[in-house]
Amino acid sequence: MTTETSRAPIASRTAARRPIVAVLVVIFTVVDGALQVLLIERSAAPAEGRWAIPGGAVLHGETMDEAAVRKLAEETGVTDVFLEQLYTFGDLDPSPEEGSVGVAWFALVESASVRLAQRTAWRPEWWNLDDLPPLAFDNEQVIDVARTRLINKLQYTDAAYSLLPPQFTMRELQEVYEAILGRPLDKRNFRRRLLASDFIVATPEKRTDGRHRPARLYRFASRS
Amino acid sequence: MTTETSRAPIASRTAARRPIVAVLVVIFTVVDGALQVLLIERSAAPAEGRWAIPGGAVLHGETMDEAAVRKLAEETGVTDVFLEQLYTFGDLDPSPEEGSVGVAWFALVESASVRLAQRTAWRPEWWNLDDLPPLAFDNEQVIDVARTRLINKLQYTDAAYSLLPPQFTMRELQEVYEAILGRPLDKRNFRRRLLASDFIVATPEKRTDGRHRPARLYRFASRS
DNA sequence: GCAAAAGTGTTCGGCGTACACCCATGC
DNA sequence: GCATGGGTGTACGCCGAACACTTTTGC
Repeated sequence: MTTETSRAPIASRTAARRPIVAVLVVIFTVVDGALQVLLIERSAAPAEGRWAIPGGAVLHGETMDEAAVRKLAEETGVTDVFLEQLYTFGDLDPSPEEGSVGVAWFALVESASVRLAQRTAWRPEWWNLDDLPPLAFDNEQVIDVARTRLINKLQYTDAAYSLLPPQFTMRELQEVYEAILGRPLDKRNFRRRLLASDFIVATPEKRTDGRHRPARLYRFASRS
Repeated sequence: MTTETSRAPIASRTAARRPIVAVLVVIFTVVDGALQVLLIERSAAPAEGRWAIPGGAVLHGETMDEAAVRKLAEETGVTDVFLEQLYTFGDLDPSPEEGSVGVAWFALVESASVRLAQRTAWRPEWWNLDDLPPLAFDNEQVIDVARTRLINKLQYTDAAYSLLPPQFTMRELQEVYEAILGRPLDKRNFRRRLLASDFIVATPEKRTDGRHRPARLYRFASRS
């Protein structure tokens, strides 16, 4: 950053921390009406056997955004989804003498498009948000911030596009919203509000699946 | 962060960047109905002679929050004000070979309580937001993010408490809001909305200042 | 009494919420 | 024809926005 450092710009430099900078990616999906998060089982100390948010160091020649995109791709195989910076944690560190900074991001993925990395060590797995295993470090805190942000984002953005396939029914969309908000929504009000928002548009297509009236398919306007 | 790093946790560690982590503090105040930001004139390369957001390295034994509080106190003498993390920039760096990460914070201060650091080199000065000097690095971007966040915060929090003295008139409060939002507000609607919000409460006191009706003084409820 | 800022109420439109019935299809 | 989920309309309360006159003081 090389900005000034009050009285003694050079002197204070000697005391500057040179921590590892890591990115953490909180990856959410919605499956069967349940909000889930991707966690990795730690196969080595510290916190061996506990589960943690996927993350890793920012590499040389890489921006933080690129590191986040790479991490997401490594774990899920997906790119080009909702991914945005969340918060930077300075105190998640298991080894305080060295210092570390975790720049957390959060991502939304459609579960059908995900191919989880097939590892036995550092194994990734989806976990239901209201039934999490013991987490490493302060990862509960990070997930909590991410969840709050997600709920807010849903109110005024079309972030949900990233949780659904290109075409979907109103019911599927509503289930995603309900899973995230954690409460049931009124079908008529939901439909009216979403259509008025201009986030989604109707397609000419319908989908028949069962012995009942076929459902209109919609798509997100931003994904034309 | 010592989380896993995909296949080769140890190997990738060798390529990890060890950047300097700096905090930047975007310090806002409102003076005479104008939103201002505190900038520092750079007295050395890089970007000598340009103005920059106050900032500096996070020191050993210091959390990021503490570094932000310290920076704010060094420049303004104030503590115990609105201060919150904004965004982390990975690409503000003047020296890419070394790498640096800037964790930006933003603060709101009451101008009367500020005692600017008296330096001739790295001199701090208030600048009107719509009349900024040439800035170092990408500091315009940072200020822009901070301003947007401030506008949003104002809608649903009592953040303005930090821009006003303990007691103030409705007009003073409204001027702060107008300076930040950049547009005039209706006096009656403003009064009604703020009182309904429960952010502020009336005190028994009034202030007479001029040949007109004295104004009721209010205070923020959170600052009891 | 007059200049100057403080203080006060009502109307209207939009939006979120509550709520119940008909429609299209498969079997 | 009946079971199943898809699809639709109305009424109400709240909130933000627009808008003009009276009150209290100093001089």
